[in-house]
Amino acid sequence: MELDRLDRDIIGALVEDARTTYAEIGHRIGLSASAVKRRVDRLRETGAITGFSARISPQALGWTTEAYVELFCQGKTSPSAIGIAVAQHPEVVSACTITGEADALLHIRATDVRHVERVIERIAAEPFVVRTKSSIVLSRLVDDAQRIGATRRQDATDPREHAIPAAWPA
Amino acid sequence: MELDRLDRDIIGALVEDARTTYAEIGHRIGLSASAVKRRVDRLRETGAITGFSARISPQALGWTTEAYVELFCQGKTSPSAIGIAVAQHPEVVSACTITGEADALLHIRATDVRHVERVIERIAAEPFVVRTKSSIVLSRLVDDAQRIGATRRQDATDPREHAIPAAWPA
DNA sequence: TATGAAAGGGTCGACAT
DNA sequence: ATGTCGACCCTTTCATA
Repeated sequence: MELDRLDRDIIGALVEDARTTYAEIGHRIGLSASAVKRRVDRLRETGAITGFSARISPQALGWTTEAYVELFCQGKTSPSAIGIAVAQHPEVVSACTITGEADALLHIRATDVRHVERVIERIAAEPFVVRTKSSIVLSRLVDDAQRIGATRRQDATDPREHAIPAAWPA
Repeated sequence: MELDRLDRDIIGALVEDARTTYAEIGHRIGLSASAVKRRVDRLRETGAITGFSARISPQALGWTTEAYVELFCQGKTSPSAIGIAVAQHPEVVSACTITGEADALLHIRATDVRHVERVIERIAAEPFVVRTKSSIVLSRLVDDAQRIGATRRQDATDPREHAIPAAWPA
């Protein structure tokens, strides 16, 4: 699919504040509210926008501890098997298979270090897990959710280096 | 601060869909729209809710490649110095200092592998960086943004193991 | 702190360009 | 694909219990 400048501006506005009215966005970019709504509907249908969500502060809700856990699995463990297993645990907020020595990398959020320990124990108990290697997060420097606004490199000339680039051939 | 069941239900509803109307939320939990709005305003003031954002699909926008990069820094490099440096790069969506051999772990999103390479080169050029160790993501198994709805362990008895727990003494 | 009423504004569909 | 219009619903504020 093809994204023009208007689409990217609309996405940028909604990423910054998902409750911005269509009228307000339209006013900024020179479109009517209806036209903006139509584009947003299309962006949702095509999957560019997957939904709208409140940004919450895990710390304010008691989730003060995070860790990254490398998973070393048995030879013939499939990625989907790992995914199904780790997705059982709500503390696992992110997981992927990676290149390198480890097979997978998990990002865990928990209420305290003991909670982290319990979750790692549970995951290590999965039959396909050979061993784990954990790193506790000491201090967060950059947070996905807080990156709102840092959407564009000032000095980028290559359109691929924009945070919300036009669609690019895969 | 103290969160009661109503607050947690409101947060849950807004995390699932940030554009849910106050009237709709109130209908679900047995409160008037006005009462819900007051609670949301309070949750924003206290920092539990930091804002509302559109969930976007990086892939649909051309960001098809991600990597994790471990940073090994010179002896006396402060966390904030690392943070300031890596935050310059919009491709760095997440960064933190961690326990273990490496000093920091970065999560990078880019449009392709060559783009990842360029970003790592730029970061490695920072004076305090001694060396880097990168892992390219092969397949994503669990995504923060997609975890919406997996907010609660079915079998959890400990209130700390709920995704949106009541406030817990630090 | 919750509710209810009134005013203002947004959304969303239909129709025309 | 965009703009205009109109009905309906929501938000917001204020007064009240």
